[in-house]
Amino acid sequence: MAVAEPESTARRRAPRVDAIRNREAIVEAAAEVLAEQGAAVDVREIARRSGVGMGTLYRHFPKKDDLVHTVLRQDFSRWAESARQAAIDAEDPWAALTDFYQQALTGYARHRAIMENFALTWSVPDLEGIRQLRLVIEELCARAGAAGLLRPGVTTDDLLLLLVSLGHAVQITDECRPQMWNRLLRISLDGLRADRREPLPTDTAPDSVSRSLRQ
Amino acid sequence: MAVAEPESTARRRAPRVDAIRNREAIVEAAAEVLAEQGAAVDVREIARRSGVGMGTLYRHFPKKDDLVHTVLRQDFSRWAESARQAAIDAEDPWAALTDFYQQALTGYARHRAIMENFALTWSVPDLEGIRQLRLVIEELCARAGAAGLLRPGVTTDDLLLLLVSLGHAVQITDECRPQMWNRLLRISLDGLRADRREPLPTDTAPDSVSRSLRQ
Amino acid sequence: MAVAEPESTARRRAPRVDAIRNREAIVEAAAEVLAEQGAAVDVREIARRSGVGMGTLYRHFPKKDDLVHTVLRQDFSRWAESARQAAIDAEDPWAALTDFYQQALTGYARHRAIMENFALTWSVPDLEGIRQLRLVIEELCARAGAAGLLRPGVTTDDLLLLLVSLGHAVQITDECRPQMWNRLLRISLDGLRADRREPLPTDTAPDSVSRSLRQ
Amino acid sequence: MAVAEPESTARRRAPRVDAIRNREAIVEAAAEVLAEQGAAVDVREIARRSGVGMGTLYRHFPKKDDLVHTVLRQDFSRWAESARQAAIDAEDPWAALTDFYQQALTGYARHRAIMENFALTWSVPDLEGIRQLRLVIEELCARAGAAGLLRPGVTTDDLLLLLVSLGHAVQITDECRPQMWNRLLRISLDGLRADRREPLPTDTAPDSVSRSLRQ
DNA sequence: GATGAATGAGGGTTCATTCAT
DNA sequence: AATGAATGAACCCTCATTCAT
Repeated sequence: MAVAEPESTARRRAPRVDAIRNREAIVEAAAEVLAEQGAAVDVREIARRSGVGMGTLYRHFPKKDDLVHTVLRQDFSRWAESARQAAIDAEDPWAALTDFYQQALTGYARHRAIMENFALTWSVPDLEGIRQLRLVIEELCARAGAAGLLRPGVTTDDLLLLLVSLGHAVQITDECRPQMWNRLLRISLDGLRADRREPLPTDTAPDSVSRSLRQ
Repeated sequence: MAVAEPESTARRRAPRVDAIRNREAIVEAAAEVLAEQGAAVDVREIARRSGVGMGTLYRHFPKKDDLVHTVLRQDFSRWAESARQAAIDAEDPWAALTDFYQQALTGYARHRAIMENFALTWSVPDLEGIRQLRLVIEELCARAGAAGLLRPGVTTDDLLLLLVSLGHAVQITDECRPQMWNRLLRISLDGLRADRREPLPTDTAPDSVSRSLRQ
Repeated sequence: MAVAEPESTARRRAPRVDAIRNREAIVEAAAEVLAEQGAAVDVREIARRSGVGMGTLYRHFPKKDDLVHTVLRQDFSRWAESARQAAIDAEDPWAALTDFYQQALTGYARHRAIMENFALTWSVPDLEGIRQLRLVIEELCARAGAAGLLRPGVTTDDLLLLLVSLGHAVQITDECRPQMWNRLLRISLDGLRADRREPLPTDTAPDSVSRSLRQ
Repeated sequence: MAVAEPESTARRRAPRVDAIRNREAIVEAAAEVLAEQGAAVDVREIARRSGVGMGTLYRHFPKKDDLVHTVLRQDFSRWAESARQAAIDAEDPWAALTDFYQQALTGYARHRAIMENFALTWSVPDLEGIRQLRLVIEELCARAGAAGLLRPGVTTDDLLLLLVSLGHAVQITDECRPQMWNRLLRISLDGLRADRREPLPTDTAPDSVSRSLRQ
């Protein structure tokens, strides 16, 4: 079983070369289309772009959802990884945070299906692949907090929601007004800095928040 | 039918009373449904709720889009007005700004079709009814700027984009985590205050922004 | 409410004339097709034969199953009624039984969907419309039993199963060998007569039955 | 490849061992699946259970029908043989008949594809493998007839149709009401006995039969 | 003018059969 | 020869829009 079997292995792999290529073509085409048009695309469009028949597509992904989830998991992962890398490369905790957002918003925020799905984070329990991204943010939050750079009271959830929120801003402006969202990012990050600002209230009761909003 | 109708004007008014009533019923029902479910709703659902037949609906609004736009114009107007009122009632320019956002995000941010449409502000030229909202923001921006409360360089577009961005946050969190968005609002508004913060760069070139992001 | 409203009634009925005609055309075409080809038919075929579009068909019957069940209910009813009538018209209890089978097997046994569905009587609890047929048989069974004509021990279930069984025989032979099934019917009915034959065992244990089979 | 192969015959035999094994595996798996689910099964299911690829399956049986027919021929044969054996083992001609039905209905009547196909006996000319079964019945018919035990006028076709008919009864009841069909068998066989009953009419004209049905 | 029935172009999915490896 | 991936026609169903009454 554990013995190498050059021939049988080759025999089994041979047909798969094409299959793998097709599967990849499908996922790639799907990622493209999903990024452009969101999850509502016609499956036939994906098949067309990937150059395979419907049957092939459905052989690899028995339900449209399977394909969509596969793409989302992959793209969320890549997204999380690229953003995480940007954070790691940064010199200090604050730069890590800013670079994280910068990268996260530059790379994938125009991916429609990603954003559609991301938006469900709060209403659907265990969403595809968001965990990874959340972990990255958690770490950033901890690091910046420990360094005393982050405004007290700011939570991972706040940072996550800020990401979704800005991601949406990117999505709707980047095509016509590239980088316009960067100004919003700047503003928000400034609001997040510790400085001499008072901490955010721990609760979110309308009264306390709205009172404090006016300072 | 073939009879002469001297008082045609008077005669025509009578049926119009019904027509107007119908039109209003349609718009009202549509507003309700569009708020709940977004623009993807089945036209039948609108007809059902308004109590008119499909034919009537399509007589008043030859395309689904016509109805949607009509509703959006109306609801954007109401939205703008309610937010504007909150701003007017405020004591000072900064309170006007915060109250504006508070009201704007409380009142209509859960209106799905509004938000869907609002998102198109930057990619579609002259969107239904957004103008009014923009005017309100423009005024707020001017007032707060004149009072030296607003961070220099902040534009109406920034405030508008912030509104869309936070509106999205409201939409995706308010049901499961009510008021969570209020924290994000607080953060963003803090980032907008003049204080001792340096002005936002006037351009949005990636370099200058990203350089300045790290301060 | 209970007041007659000639005008409004007419107004409301007017459009329905066509709808009813269509609905009937659909049901009629469906009955025809289902009789010919069974429940596996393409919905498009039914739409085509009834001369309506897919949408119309689905307006009247939101699921294919709804249409199928409607047809089955109707045809089972008609079947039960025609067979029951034949039984009523008969002179004596035994003639009632024979005429019932004669009519039942002549009228609907070639209806493929009916037979497909009928076959499910024992595996599916409360099948469409079979109840009526069962009631008729129950009555026949009681009458013939009371008259001492029916072999003791014969149950309604026996008679029902005989009907399904012979119905199948009709279905598979009537086209090529019309009336061949009639011989089988004769044989079975003779086996059901009281005469001087011993009663059927009440249980169905293989042993007792198979022992008695050899007498 | 281009090398001469003098012992081509010998060389060809080697691979055939596998081929034969495969063919057998396919037929066996097909028989199993066809018995369980009828001829409508997905070909993939057969390939899966037989452990061969689709290509292999289709090499041996170019059309699904080819495989189905092969299986049916085989299973009809086995069926005929098992029933024939039961008949042979019986002591007297009548026991032979009853044991034949008992065995035939016990052994294969739950084989869905067999029954589906059996049903076509009368509408399709020279059906797979039914001949053998027919021969068995012919013999039984002759033997019982010669012994004066079979009601005069009963034909091989009658007995065959009775078998299909009861086979159907078995199929639809045996799972939920095991042996219920045995009662029907008893009834039918009683109807077949000579006793002092009048002969079956030789023709099947509705009139003569239905007249005689009421006696 | 109002009504709601009719239309039919898609959208997701399955499966007998073919074909490259 | 064997493998199993690829194909695409056909299936059930939805919904924006039109049309007869």
